[in-house]
Amino acid sequence: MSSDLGTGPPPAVTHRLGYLLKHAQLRLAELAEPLYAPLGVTGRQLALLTLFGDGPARSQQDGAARLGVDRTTMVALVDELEAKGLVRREVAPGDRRKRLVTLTSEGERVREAGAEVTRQAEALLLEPLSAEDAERLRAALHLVVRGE
Amino acid sequence: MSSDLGTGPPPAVTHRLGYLLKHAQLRLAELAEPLYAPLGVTGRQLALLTLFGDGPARSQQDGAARLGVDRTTMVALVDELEAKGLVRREVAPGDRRKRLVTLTSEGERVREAGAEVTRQAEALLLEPLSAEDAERLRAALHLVVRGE
DNA sequence: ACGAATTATCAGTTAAACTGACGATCAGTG
DNA sequence: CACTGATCGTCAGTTTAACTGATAATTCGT
Repeated sequence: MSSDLGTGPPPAVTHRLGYLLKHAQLRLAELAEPLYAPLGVTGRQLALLTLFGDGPARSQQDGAARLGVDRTTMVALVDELEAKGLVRREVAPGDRRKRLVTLTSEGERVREAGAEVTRQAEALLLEPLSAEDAERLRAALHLVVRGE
Repeated sequence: MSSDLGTGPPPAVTHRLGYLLKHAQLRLAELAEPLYAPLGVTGRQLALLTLFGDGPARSQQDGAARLGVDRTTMVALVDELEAKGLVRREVAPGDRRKRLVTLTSEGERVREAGAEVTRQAEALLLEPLSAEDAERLRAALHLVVRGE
């Protein structure tokens, strides 16, 4: 398909990092969402479960900062998960302004199932790469994101 | 050396590929947009200029498919660039349904300036990586996006 | 010549995120 | 203590981006 469209020397849009990152993300979403659907959650909701289910309980704003979303957006996201019975809001002991978000047992179950499914989707995306190239890709992205 | 970032106990959100891709893209946008601003275009508009300025003239729908945007969205995007005097719509010879999008001389000038700026922004993002790791990252993303 | 498919376009809808404001709570000052 | 300023969560309203469905013009197949 379109192996020779007369596209000669210039690298074109498809070599820009912005394009590659966007489309890699798009492709991952296409692979993962169908697998998340049976669990009754979206990829983003699962990301929240992963965030709040990992380590000590976090406040909403702490979670928002780590995920890179607005604090007002976080309210809506937690609302969704709370309506599904996957998380609980609890007043933080020691600071009653904060609401710690903790997983219900059902939320924990979905989080674990989701983690496995995420692993599968990532494996599908990384299929064209060797195991070590895949790991290099992950490590490189990690460094780039942290700006180190 | 990146020490040990592969097999920690809790994978956490920050090790998911979706998170890494999203935030890498976010960081690139933060680096690039300020550099694009003096040119009077956004990153996406510059992507259009790169697309339509490369190779033979393309129709809007062909461009939309390559860029992964909806065809109705493409109408609005081309409208913006046409209003700025950077591109022209021309009825395609041989198929009067199609509108070929071609760059004006001003559009060509912006495209070239933007290409240089894009190179700078990417260099900033990839700064934490060695030259060969950066090239490996780009190659890996390319393979993954094409699903090959 | 006629029906089906394609291209660009537009209007209306939907979804997502942001802005600004508010009440509740905490920390520090005098 | 009282007062001030800052933080956290929340809500209402706005903006922005993209999608859905419909339409006119054009091309293609038969």
